[in-house]
Amino acid sequence: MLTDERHAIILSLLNDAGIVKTQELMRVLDCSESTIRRDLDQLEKANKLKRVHGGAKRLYQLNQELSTQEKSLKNIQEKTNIGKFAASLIENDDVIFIDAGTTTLALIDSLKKGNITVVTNGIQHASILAEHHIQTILLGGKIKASTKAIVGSTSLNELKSYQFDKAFIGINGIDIEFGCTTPDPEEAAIKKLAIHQSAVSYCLADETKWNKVNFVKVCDLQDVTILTNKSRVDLTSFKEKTTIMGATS
Amino acid sequence: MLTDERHAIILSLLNDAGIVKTQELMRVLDCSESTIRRDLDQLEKANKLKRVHGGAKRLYQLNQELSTQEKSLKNIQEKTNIGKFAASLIENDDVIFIDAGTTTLALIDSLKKGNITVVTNGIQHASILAEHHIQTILLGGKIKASTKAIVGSTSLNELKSYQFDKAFIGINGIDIEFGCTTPDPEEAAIKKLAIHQSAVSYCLADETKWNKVNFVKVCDLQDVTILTNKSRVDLTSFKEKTTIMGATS
DNA sequence: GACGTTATGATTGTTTTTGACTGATATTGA
DNA sequence: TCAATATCAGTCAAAAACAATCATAACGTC
Repeated sequence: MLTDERHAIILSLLNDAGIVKTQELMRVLDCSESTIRRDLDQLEKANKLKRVHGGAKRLYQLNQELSTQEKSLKNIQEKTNIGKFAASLIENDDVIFIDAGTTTLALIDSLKKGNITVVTNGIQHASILAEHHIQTILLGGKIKASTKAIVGSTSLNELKSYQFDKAFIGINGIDIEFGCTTPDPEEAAIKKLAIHQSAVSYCLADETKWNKVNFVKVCDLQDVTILTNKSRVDLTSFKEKTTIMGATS
Repeated sequence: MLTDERHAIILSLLNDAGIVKTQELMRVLDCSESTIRRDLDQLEKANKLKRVHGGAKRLYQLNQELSTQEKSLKNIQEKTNIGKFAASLIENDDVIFIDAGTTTLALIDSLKKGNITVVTNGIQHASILAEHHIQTILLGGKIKASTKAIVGSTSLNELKSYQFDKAFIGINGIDIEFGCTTPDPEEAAIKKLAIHQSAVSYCLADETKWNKVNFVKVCDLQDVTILTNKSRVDLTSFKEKTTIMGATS
Protein backbone atom coordinates (compact mmCIF):
# COMPACT_ATOMS: atom_id res chain seq x y z
CA MET A 1 0.00 0.00 0.00
CA LEU A 2 1.21 3.46 -0.89
CA THR A 3 2.16 6.02 1.73
CA ASP A 4 -0.31 8.58 0.42
CA GLU A 5 -3.02 5.98 0.41
CA ARG A 6 -2.45 5.20 4.07
CA HIS A 7 -2.35 8.87 4.94
CA ALA A 8 -5.70 9.45 3.27
CA ILE A 9 -7.25 6.56 5.16
CA ILE A 10 -5.84 7.74 8.47
CA LEU A 11 -7.21 11.23 7.97
CA SER A 12 -10.55 9.86 6.92
CA LEU A 13 -10.76 7.70 10.03
CA LEU A 14 -9.77 10.66 12.14
CA ASN A 15 -12.44 12.78 10.58
CA ASP A 16 -15.06 10.23 11.48
CA ALA A 17 -13.97 9.28 14.94
CA GLY A 18 -11.98 12.28 16.17
CA ILE A 19 -9.34 9.96 17.54
CA VAL A 20 -7.40 6.94 16.20
CA LYS A 21 -5.21 4.40 17.95
CA THR A 22 -1.92 3.05 16.68
CA GLN A 23 -2.97 -0.57 17.26
CA GLU A 24 -6.20 -0.01 15.39
CA LEU A 25 -4.35 1.48 12.42
CA MET A 26 -1.92 -1.47 12.35
CA ARG A 27 -4.87 -3.81 11.96
CA VAL A 28 -6.79 -1.72 9.44
CA LEU A 29 -3.80 -0.84 7.27
CA ASP A 30 -2.06 -4.17 7.81
CA CYS A 31 1.42 -2.85 8.41
CA SER A 32 3.96 -2.57 11.18
CA GLU A 33 3.96 -0.26 14.14
CA SER A 34 6.98 1.57 12.76
CA THR A 35 5.16 2.47 9.59
CA ILE A 36 2.15 3.81 11.42
CA ARG A 37 4.40 5.80 13.67
CA ARG A 38 6.19 7.31 10.68
CA ASP A 39 2.87 8.13 9.05
CA LEU A 40 1.60 9.91 12.13
CA ASP A 41 4.89 11.77 12.41
CA GLN A 42 4.62 13.07 8.88
CA LEU A 43 0.99 14.02 9.18
CA GLU A 44 1.69 15.89 12.37
CA LYS A 45 4.53 17.81 10.72
CA ALA A 46 2.12 18.65 7.89
CA ASN A 47 -0.26 20.01 10.53
CA LYS A 48 -2.95 17.51 9.69
CA LEU A 49 -3.38 15.99 13.14
CA LYS A 50 -2.07 15.97 16.68
CA ARG A 51 -0.20 12.98 17.96
CA VAL A 52 -1.06 11.71 21.40
CA HIS A 53 0.28 8.78 23.38
CA GLY A 54 -1.33 5.75 21.79
CA GLY A 55 -2.41 7.33 18.54
CA ALA A 56 -3.55 10.70 17.24
CA LYS A 57 -6.45 13.09 17.48
CA ARG A 58 -8.05 15.72 15.34
CA LEU A 59 -6.60 19.21 15.61
CA TYR A 60 -9.89 20.93 16.25
CA GLN A 61 -12.65 19.29 18.24
CA LEU A 62 -15.62 20.20 16.10
CA ASN A 63 -18.36 18.45 18.03
CA GLN A 64 -18.22 20.55 21.16
CA GLU A 65 -20.23 18.74 23.75
CA LEU A 66 -23.89 18.85 22.97
CA SER A 67 -25.71 18.15 26.17
CA THR A 68 -27.53 14.88 25.58
CA GLN A 69 -31.10 15.85 26.22
CA GLU A 70 -32.83 12.60 26.94
CA LYS A 71 -36.13 13.91 25.75
CA SER A 72 -37.68 12.23 22.77
CA LEU A 73 -37.76 14.24 19.59
CA LYS A 74 -41.50 13.87 19.33
CA ASN A 75 -41.97 15.39 22.73
CA ILE A 76 -39.70 18.32 21.90
CA GLN A 77 -41.61 18.91 18.70
CA GLU A 78 -44.88 18.95 20.56
CA LYS A 79 -43.63 21.29 23.24
CA THR A 80 -42.30 23.59 20.52
CA ASN A 81 -45.68 23.67 18.81
CA ILE A 82 -47.51 24.46 22.00
CA GLY A 83 -44.92 27.11 22.84
CA LYS A 84 -45.29 28.69 19.43
CA PHE A 85 -49.05 28.84 19.80
CA ALA A 86 -48.82 30.30 23.30
CA ALA A 87 -46.39 32.96 22.08
CA SER A 88 -48.89 34.00 19.39
CA LEU A 89 -51.36 34.94 22.12
CA ILE A 90 -49.07 37.60 23.55
CA GLU A 91 -49.68 41.18 22.46
CA ASN A 92 -47.64 44.33 22.68
CA ASP A 93 -47.54 46.04 26.09
CA ASP A 94 -48.67 42.86 27.83
CA VAL A 95 -47.43 42.10 31.31
CA ILE A 96 -47.28 38.35 31.58
CA PHE A 97 -46.31 35.65 34.04
CA ILE A 98 -44.34 32.66 32.85
CA ASP A 99 -44.16 29.66 35.14
CA ALA A 100 -41.03 27.53 35.54
CA GLY A 101 -40.84 24.25 33.61
CA THR A 102 -39.75 22.83 30.28
CA THR A 103 -42.97 23.43 28.40
CA THR A 104 -42.93 27.13 29.19
CA LEU A 105 -39.26 27.20 28.12
CA ALA A 106 -40.49 26.37 24.64
CA LEU A 107 -42.77 29.39 24.84
CA ILE A 108 -39.78 31.61 25.51
CA ASP A 109 -37.98 30.29 22.47
CA SER A 110 -40.88 31.40 20.32
CA LEU A 111 -41.31 34.82 21.91
CA LYS A 112 -40.99 37.69 19.52
CA LYS A 113 -39.21 40.83 20.52
CA GLY A 114 -41.62 43.52 21.56
CA ASN A 115 -42.54 45.79 24.38
CA ILE A 116 -43.62 43.24 26.94
CA THR A 117 -42.77 42.70 30.57
CA VAL A 118 -42.29 39.20 31.85
CA VAL A 119 -42.41 38.02 35.44
CA THR A 120 -41.17 34.49 36.07
CA ASN A 121 -40.13 32.12 38.83
CA GLY A 122 -37.85 30.07 36.57
CA ILE A 123 -34.16 30.86 36.83
CA GLN A 124 -33.32 29.52 33.42
CA HIS A 125 -36.32 31.28 31.93
CA ALA A 126 -35.21 34.60 33.38
CA SER A 127 -31.69 34.09 32.15
CA ILE A 128 -32.76 33.46 28.57
CA LEU A 129 -35.28 36.29 28.58
CA ALA A 130 -32.64 38.74 29.78
CA GLU A 131 -30.30 37.59 27.03
CA HIS A 132 -33.03 38.40 24.52
CA HIS A 133 -33.31 41.86 26.06
CA ILE A 134 -36.86 41.34 27.16
CA GLN A 135 -37.80 43.28 30.27
CA THR A 136 -37.70 40.59 32.94
CA ILE A 137 -38.54 40.41 36.62
CA LEU A 138 -37.53 37.35 38.56
CA LEU A 139 -39.37 36.45 41.73
CA GLY A 140 -37.14 36.21 44.78
CA GLY A 141 -37.00 33.39 47.28
CA LYS A 142 -35.79 29.87 47.94
CA ILE A 143 -34.57 27.82 45.01
CA LYS A 144 -35.90 24.33 44.51
CA ALA A 145 -32.84 22.43 43.39
CA SER A 146 -34.51 19.83 41.18
CA THR A 147 -36.49 22.19 38.95
CA LYS A 148 -34.55 25.43 39.47
CA ALA A 149 -37.80 27.13 40.33
CA ILE A 150 -38.19 29.87 42.90
CA VAL A 151 -40.68 29.02 45.63
CA GLY A 152 -41.63 30.03 49.16
CA SER A 153 -43.26 32.85 51.09
CA THR A 154 -41.02 35.62 49.75
CA SER A 155 -41.96 34.84 46.19
CA LEU A 156 -45.65 34.59 47.08
CA ASN A 157 -45.62 37.98 48.76
CA GLU A 158 -43.87 39.51 45.81
CA LEU A 159 -46.28 37.90 43.42
CA LYS A 160 -49.23 39.42 45.29
CA SER A 161 -48.12 42.89 44.31
CA TYR A 162 -48.28 42.18 40.59
CA GLN A 163 -51.26 42.06 38.22
CA PHE A 164 -50.88 40.23 34.92
CA ASP A 165 -52.65 40.40 31.59
CA LYS A 166 -51.84 36.77 30.92
CA ALA A 167 -50.30 33.91 32.88
CA PHE A 168 -48.71 30.84 31.27
CA ILE A 169 -48.63 27.92 33.66
CA GLY A 170 -46.92 24.56 33.31
CA ILE A 171 -48.84 21.65 34.73
CA ASN A 172 -48.06 17.98 35.39
CA GLY A 173 -51.48 16.38 35.37
CA ILE A 174 -54.82 17.12 33.77
CA ASP A 175 -57.86 15.13 34.78
CA ILE A 176 -61.55 15.71 34.19
CA GLU A 177 -62.41 15.14 37.82
CA PHE A 178 -59.37 16.41 39.72
CA GLY A 179 -58.49 19.30 37.43
CA CYS A 180 -54.89 20.55 37.10
CA THR A 181 -52.41 18.99 39.51
CA THR A 182 -48.69 19.09 40.22
CA PRO A 183 -46.41 17.15 42.60
CA ASP A 184 -44.89 19.96 44.68
CA PRO A 185 -47.03 21.97 47.15
CA GLU A 186 -44.76 25.01 47.07
CA GLU A 187 -44.74 25.16 43.30
CA ALA A 188 -48.50 24.65 43.34
CA ALA A 189 -48.91 27.67 45.59
CA ILE A 190 -47.04 29.84 43.10
CA LYS A 191 -49.11 28.57 40.19
CA LYS A 192 -52.34 29.09 42.10
CA LEU A 193 -51.49 32.66 43.03
CA ALA A 194 -50.25 33.53 39.55
CA ILE A 195 -53.57 32.38 38.10
CA HIS A 196 -55.40 34.45 40.68
CA GLN A 197 -53.39 37.57 39.85
CA SER A 198 -53.92 37.30 36.12
CA ALA A 199 -56.81 38.42 33.93
CA VAL A 200 -56.45 35.34 31.76
CA SER A 201 -54.53 32.14 32.46
CA TYR A 202 -53.29 29.43 30.14
CA CYS A 203 -52.12 25.96 31.09
CA LEU A 204 -49.58 24.45 28.72
CA ALA A 205 -49.94 20.68 28.56
CA ASP A 206 -48.40 18.25 26.11
CA GLU A 207 -49.70 14.77 25.43
CA THR A 208 -47.97 13.17 28.40
CA LYS A 209 -49.93 15.23 30.92
CA TRP A 210 -53.44 14.18 30.00
CA ASN A 211 -55.46 11.91 32.27
CA LYS A 212 -52.80 12.10 34.96
CA VAL A 213 -53.35 13.11 38.55
CA ASN A 214 -50.63 14.50 40.80
CA PHE A 215 -50.40 15.28 44.48
CA VAL A 216 -51.56 18.89 44.73
CA LYS A 217 -54.43 20.54 42.94
CA VAL A 218 -53.69 23.86 41.28
CA CYS A 219 -57.05 24.76 39.78
CA ASP A 220 -60.23 23.44 38.19
CA LEU A 221 -60.31 22.95 34.46
CA GLN A 222 -62.77 25.82 33.99
CA ASP A 223 -60.43 28.30 35.70
CA VAL A 224 -57.95 28.26 32.85
CA THR A 225 -57.59 27.79 29.14
CA ILE A 226 -55.72 24.62 28.23
CA LEU A 227 -53.20 24.87 25.42
CA THR A 228 -52.53 21.52 23.88
CA ASN A 229 -51.88 19.66 20.68
CA LYS A 230 -55.46 18.75 19.98
CA SER A 231 -54.87 16.03 17.44
CA ARG A 232 -53.19 13.82 19.97
CA VAL A 233 -55.85 13.51 22.65
CA ASP A 234 -59.49 12.60 22.61
CA LEU A 235 -60.99 15.61 24.25
CA THR A 236 -64.69 14.96 23.84
CA SER A 237 -65.20 14.14 27.49
CA PHE A 238 -63.46 17.34 28.54
CA LYS A 239 -65.44 19.64 26.28
CA GLU A 240 -68.13 20.69 28.69
CA LYS A 241 -65.89 21.69 31.55
CA THR A 242 -62.97 23.08 29.64
CA THR A 243 -61.84 25.78 27.30
CA ILE A 244 -59.25 24.22 25.04
CA MET A 245 -57.26 25.93 22.37
CA GLY A 246 -55.33 23.66 20.10
CA ALA A 247 -51.80 24.33 19.02
CA THR A 248 -50.93 23.83 15.39
CA SER A 249 -49.49 20.42 14.80
CA MET B 1 -8.51 3.39 25.97
CA LEU B 2 -6.53 6.57 25.28
CA THR B 3 -6.01 9.31 27.81
CA ASP B 4 -7.56 11.93 25.56
CA GLU B 5 -10.50 9.69 24.92
CA ARG B 6 -11.17 9.29 28.61
CA HIS B 7 -10.79 13.00 29.19
CA ALA B 8 -13.33 13.78 26.50
CA ILE B 9 -15.82 11.35 27.99
CA ILE B 10 -15.33 12.70 31.49
CA LEU B 11 -15.92 16.26 30.32
CA SER B 12 -18.93 15.23 28.36
CA LEU B 13 -20.43 13.47 31.37
CA LEU B 14 -19.68 16.50 33.48
CA ASN B 15 -21.35 18.76 31.01
CA ASP B 16 -24.52 16.73 31.23
CA ALA B 17 -24.66 15.99 34.91
CA GLY B 18 -22.69 18.81 36.55
CA ILE B 19 -20.97 16.29 38.79
CA VAL B 20 -19.29 12.90 38.34
CA LYS B 21 -18.23 10.29 40.88
CA THR B 22 -14.94 8.43 40.76
CA GLN B 23 -16.64 5.05 41.17
CA GLU B 24 -19.00 5.81 38.34
CA LEU B 25 -16.12 6.77 36.06
CA MET B 26 -14.25 3.58 36.94
CA ARG B 27 -17.24 1.58 35.73
CA VAL B 28 -17.94 3.62 32.62
CA LEU B 29 -14.31 3.90 31.47
CA ASP B 30 -13.34 0.45 32.72
CA CYS B 31 -10.08 1.39 34.38
CA SER B 32 -8.55 1.65 37.82
CA GLU B 33 -9.12 4.25 40.48
CA SER B 34 -5.56 5.52 40.05
CA THR B 35 -6.13 6.28 36.42
CA ILE B 36 -9.35 8.18 37.08
CA ARG B 37 -7.64 10.10 39.83
CA ARG B 38 -4.78 11.05 37.50
CA ASP B 39 -7.25 12.08 34.80
CA LEU B 40 -9.15 14.33 37.18
CA ASP B 41 -5.86 15.79 38.37
CA GLN B 42 -4.82 16.71 34.86
CA LEU B 43 -8.20 18.12 33.91
CA GLU B 44 -8.25 20.23 37.05
CA LYS B 45 -4.81 21.62 36.28
CA ALA B 46 -6.09 22.48 32.82
CA ASN B 47 -8.96 24.37 34.45
CA LYS B 48 -11.53 22.06 32.93
CA LEU B 49 -13.17 20.95 36.16
CA LYS B 50 -12.98 21.16 39.92
CA ARG B 51 -12.09 18.10 41.94
CA VAL B 52 -14.21 17.34 44.97
CA HIS B 53 -14.13 14.50 47.48
CA GLY B 54 -15.50 11.51 45.60
CA GLY B 55 -15.22 12.87 42.09
CA ALA B 56 -15.34 16.19 40.27
CA LYS B 57 -17.77 18.95 39.46
CA ARG B 58 -18.26 21.27 36.57
CA LEU B 59 -16.59 24.64 36.57
CA TYR B 60 -18.60 27.59 35.47
CA GLN B 61 -17.83 28.15 31.81
CA LEU B 62 -15.04 30.64 32.18
CA ASN B 63 -14.50 31.11 28.49
CA GLN B 64 -18.06 32.23 28.03
CA GLU B 65 -18.31 34.34 31.14
CA LEU B 66 -15.14 36.32 31.06
CA SER B 67 -14.47 39.18 28.72
CA THR B 68 -11.53 38.64 26.44
CA GLN B 69 -9.16 40.78 28.47
CA GLU B 70 -9.88 38.70 31.55
CA LYS B 71 -9.36 35.38 29.87
CA SER B 72 -5.66 34.97 30.51
CA LEU B 73 -4.75 31.91 32.47
CA LYS B 74 -2.94 34.00 35.06
CA ASN B 75 -6.07 35.98 35.70
CA ILE B 76 -8.21 32.86 36.04
CA GLN B 77 -5.61 31.39 38.36
CA GLU B 78 -5.73 34.53 40.47
CA LYS B 79 -9.51 34.60 40.67
CA THR B 80 -9.42 30.94 41.66
CA ASN B 81 -6.94 31.63 44.44
CA ILE B 82 -8.91 34.53 45.82
CA GLY B 83 -12.08 32.46 45.61
CA LYS B 84 -10.42 29.60 47.45
CA PHE B 85 -9.25 31.90 50.20
CA ALA B 86 -12.66 33.53 50.52
CA ALA B 87 -14.31 30.11 50.76
CA SER B 88 -12.00 29.18 53.62
CA LEU B 89 -13.44 32.04 55.66
CA ILE B 90 -16.91 30.54 55.61
CA GLU B 91 -17.93 28.52 58.65
CA ASN B 92 -20.71 26.08 59.28
CA ASP B 93 -24.14 27.61 59.95
CA ASP B 94 -23.10 30.89 58.36
CA VAL B 95 -25.65 32.93 56.49
CA ILE B 96 -23.77 34.74 53.76
CA PHE B 97 -24.40 37.09 50.89
CA ILE B 98 -22.64 36.51 47.59
CA ASP B 99 -22.64 39.36 45.11
CA ALA B 100 -23.01 38.84 41.37
CA GLY B 101 -19.84 38.88 39.25
CA THR B 102 -17.10 36.63 37.95
CA THR B 103 -14.75 36.87 40.92
CA THR B 104 -17.45 35.71 43.29
CA LEU B 105 -18.22 32.87 40.85
CA ALA B 106 -14.75 31.55 41.61
CA LEU B 107 -15.68 31.60 45.29
CA ILE B 108 -18.64 29.35 44.57
CA ASP B 109 -16.42 26.83 42.82
CA SER B 110 -14.39 26.45 46.00
CA LEU B 111 -17.33 26.27 48.40
CA LYS B 112 -17.38 23.17 50.52
CA LYS B 113 -20.53 21.31 51.26
CA GLY B 114 -21.90 22.23 54.64
CA ASN B 115 -24.83 23.72 56.44
CA ILE B 116 -24.73 27.25 55.10
CA THR B 117 -27.37 29.51 53.66
CA VAL B 118 -26.49 31.72 50.73
CA VAL B 119 -28.35 34.79 49.55
CA THR B 120 -27.29 36.13 46.16
CA ASN B 121 -28.36 38.52 43.42
CA GLY B 122 -26.51 36.61 40.69
CA ILE B 123 -28.68 34.34 38.59
CA GLN B 124 -25.86 32.08 37.53
CA HIS B 125 -24.52 31.96 41.06
CA ALA B 126 -27.90 30.84 42.36
CA SER B 127 -28.19 28.25 39.66
CA ILE B 128 -24.84 26.65 40.43
CA LEU B 129 -25.41 26.78 44.18
CA ALA B 130 -28.74 25.04 43.79
CA GLU B 131 -27.15 22.34 41.67
CA HIS B 132 -24.78 21.65 44.51
CA HIS B 133 -27.67 21.44 46.94
CA ILE B 134 -26.63 24.44 48.96
CA GLN B 135 -29.54 26.26 50.54
CA THR B 136 -29.95 29.26 48.27
CA ILE B 137 -32.14 32.33 48.26
CA LEU B 138 -32.20 34.50 45.18
CA LEU B 139 -33.19 38.12 45.46
CA GLY B 140 -36.16 39.05 43.30
CA GLY B 141 -36.40 41.99 40.95
CA LYS B 142 -35.38 43.36 37.59
CA ILE B 143 -32.64 41.60 35.69
CA LYS B 144 -29.75 43.60 34.33
CA ALA B 145 -29.16 41.94 30.99
CA SER B 146 -25.42 42.56 30.69
CA THR B 147 -24.33 41.07 34.00
CA LYS B 148 -27.33 38.83 34.78
CA ALA B 149 -27.57 40.51 38.16
CA ILE B 150 -30.80 41.23 39.97
CA VAL B 151 -31.24 44.91 40.79
CA GLY B 152 -33.91 47.43 41.67
CA SER B 153 -36.24 48.39 44.50
CA THR B 154 -37.78 44.94 44.99
CA SER B 155 -34.41 43.38 45.61
CA LEU B 156 -33.38 46.20 47.95
CA ASN B 157 -36.52 45.79 50.03
CA GLU B 158 -36.00 42.08 50.23
CA LEU B 159 -32.38 42.53 51.17
CA LYS B 160 -33.37 44.81 54.06
CA SER B 161 -35.11 41.92 55.77
CA TYR B 162 -31.95 39.77 55.91
CA GLN B 163 -28.96 39.87 58.27
CA PHE B 164 -25.73 38.20 57.18
CA ASP B 165 -22.74 36.83 59.02
CA LYS B 166 -20.53 37.55 56.04
CA ALA B 167 -20.93 39.34 52.73
CA PHE B 168 -18.69 38.72 49.71
CA ILE B 169 -18.78 41.66 47.34
CA GLY B 170 -17.32 41.99 43.88
CA ILE B 171 -15.89 45.36 43.06
CA ASN B 172 -14.57 47.05 39.91
CA GLY B 173 -12.26 49.67 41.29
CA ILE B 174 -10.16 50.14 44.40
CA ASP B 175 -8.51 53.46 45.08
CA ILE B 176 -6.92 54.89 48.19
CA GLU B 177 -8.83 58.13 47.90
CA PHE B 178 -12.15 57.13 46.35
CA GLY B 179 -12.52 53.73 48.01
CA CYS B 180 -14.45 50.91 46.32
CA THR B 181 -16.30 51.87 43.17
CA THR B 182 -18.39 50.22 40.47
CA PRO B 183 -19.91 51.46 37.19
CA ASP B 184 -23.63 50.76 37.72
CA PRO B 185 -25.66 52.75 40.29
CA GLU B 186 -28.27 50.03 40.76
CA GLU B 187 -25.69 47.34 41.38
CA ALA B 188 -23.87 49.72 43.70
CA ALA B 189 -27.03 50.15 45.76
CA ILE B 190 -27.25 46.39 46.25
CA LYS B 191 -23.60 46.12 47.26
CA LYS B 192 -23.94 49.03 49.66
CA LEU B 193 -26.98 47.58 51.36
CA ALA B 194 -25.49 44.08 51.55
CA ILE B 195 -22.43 45.47 53.32
CA HIS B 196 -24.72 47.35 55.70
CA GLN B 197 -26.73 44.23 56.51
CA SER B 198 -23.68 42.08 57.22
CA ALA B 199 -21.58 41.70 60.34
CA VAL B 200 -18.41 41.38 58.26
CA SER B 201 -17.89 42.26 54.60
CA TYR B 202 -15.21 41.17 52.20
CA CYS B 203 -14.38 42.74 48.85
CA LEU B 204 -12.86 40.35 46.34
CA ALA B 205 -10.44 42.15 44.07
CA ASP B 206 -7.94 40.71 41.64
CA GLU B 207 -4.94 42.57 40.29
CA THR B 208 -6.87 44.36 37.54
CA LYS B 209 -9.04 46.25 40.01
CA TRP B 210 -6.35 48.10 41.94
CA ASN B 211 -5.85 51.84 41.51
CA LYS B 212 -8.96 52.10 39.37
CA VAL B 213 -11.87 54.43 39.96
CA ASN B 214 -15.37 53.81 38.65
CA PHE B 215 -18.55 55.85 38.49
CA VAL B 216 -20.32 55.05 41.77
CA LYS B 217 -18.80 54.69 45.20
CA VAL B 218 -19.81 51.61 47.16
CA CYS B 219 -17.87 52.09 50.38
CA ASP B 220 -14.69 53.36 51.98
CA LEU B 221 -11.73 51.08 52.24
CA GLN B 222 -12.03 50.82 56.02
CA ASP B 223 -15.61 49.56 55.78
CA VAL B 224 -14.57 46.20 54.37
CA THR B 225 -11.78 43.65 54.30
CA ILE B 226 -10.10 43.42 50.93
CA LEU B 227 -9.29 39.93 49.68
CA THR B 228 -6.54 40.00 47.12
CA ASN B 229 -3.44 38.28 45.88
CA LYS B 230 -1.02 40.30 47.91
CA SER B 231 2.13 39.45 46.03
CA ARG B 232 0.86 41.15 42.91
CA VAL B 233 0.22 44.67 44.17
CA ASP B 234 2.26 47.16 46.12
CA LEU B 235 -0.02 47.75 49.06
CA THR B 236 2.18 49.90 51.28
CA SER B 237 0.24 53.06 50.57
CA PHE B 238 -3.02 51.32 51.39
CA LYS B 239 -1.91 49.86 54.70
CA GLU B 240 -3.17 52.59 56.99
CA LYS B 241 -6.69 52.80 55.69
CA THR B 242 -7.30 49.20 54.82
CA THR B 243 -7.62 45.70 56.18
CA ILE B 244 -6.17 43.38 53.58
CA MET B 245 -6.06 39.64 53.68
CA GLY B 246 -3.93 37.98 51.04
CA ALA B 247 -4.94 34.90 49.19
CA THR B 248 -2.37 32.18 48.82
CA SER B 249 -0.55 32.44 45.55
C1' DG C 1 22.49 -5.88 -13.81
C1' DA C 2 24.63 -2.02 -10.79
C1' DC C 3 23.55 1.85 -8.21
C1' DG C 4 21.26 5.24 -5.28
C1' DT C 5 16.89 6.36 -3.24
C1' DT C 6 13.00 5.33 -0.53
C1' DA C 7 9.91 2.48 2.21
C1' DT C 8 9.48 -1.12 5.41
C1' DG C 9 9.83 -4.25 9.50
C1' DA C 10 12.66 -5.82 13.31
C1' DT C 11 15.37 -4.60 17.28
C1' DT C 12 17.11 -1.77 20.86
C1' DG C 13 16.81 0.84 25.07
C1' DT C 14 13.95 4.79 26.99
C1' DT C 15 9.73 7.05 28.42
C1' DT C 16 4.86 7.03 29.52
C1' DT C 17 0.95 4.94 31.24
C1' DT C 18 -1.19 1.92 34.23
C1' DG C 19 -2.93 -0.75 38.33
C1' DA C 20 -1.78 -2.29 42.91
C1' DC C 21 -0.28 -1.05 47.23
C1' DT C 22 0.81 2.09 51.24
C1' DG C 23 -0.37 5.08 54.98
C1' DA C 24 -2.81 9.61 55.53
C1' DT C 25 -7.10 12.25 55.46
C1' DA C 26 -11.99 13.01 54.99
C1' DT C 27 -16.75 11.46 55.51
C1' DT C 28 -20.37 8.82 57.62
C1' DG C 29 -23.27 6.87 61.11
C1' DA C 30 -23.97 5.46 65.63
C1' DT D 1 -17.89 12.37 70.20
C1' DC D 2 -15.81 7.97 68.45
C1' DA D 3 -15.05 4.24 65.33
C1' DA D 4 -15.92 2.36 60.74
C1' DT D 5 -15.69 3.30 56.14
C1' DA D 6 -14.44 5.61 51.95
C1' DT D 7 -11.51 8.43 49.51
C1' DC D 8 -7.21 10.56 49.23
C1' DA D 9 -1.96 11.37 47.65
C1' DG D 10 2.21 9.11 46.85
C1' DT D 11 5.26 5.20 45.50
C1' DC D 12 6.41 1.18 42.89
C1' DA D 13 6.93 -2.29 39.31
C1' DA D 14 4.88 -4.19 35.18
C1' DA D 15 3.14 -3.30 30.76
C1' DA D 16 2.45 -0.50 26.78
C1' DA D 17 3.98 2.85 23.74
C1' DC D 18 7.76 5.44 22.40
C1' DA D 19 12.12 7.25 19.50
C1' DA D 20 16.12 5.79 17.29
C1' DT D 21 18.73 2.69 14.68
C1' DC D 22 19.70 -0.93 11.48
C1' DA D 23 19.33 -4.23 7.72
C1' DT D 24 16.54 -5.67 4.10
C1' DA D 25 13.27 -5.11 0.31
C1' DA D 26 11.22 -2.41 -3.43
C1' DC D 27 11.69 0.93 -6.85
C1' DG D 28 13.44 3.71 -10.62
C1' DT D 29 17.45 5.21 -13.42
C1' DC D 30 21.31 4.45 -16.03
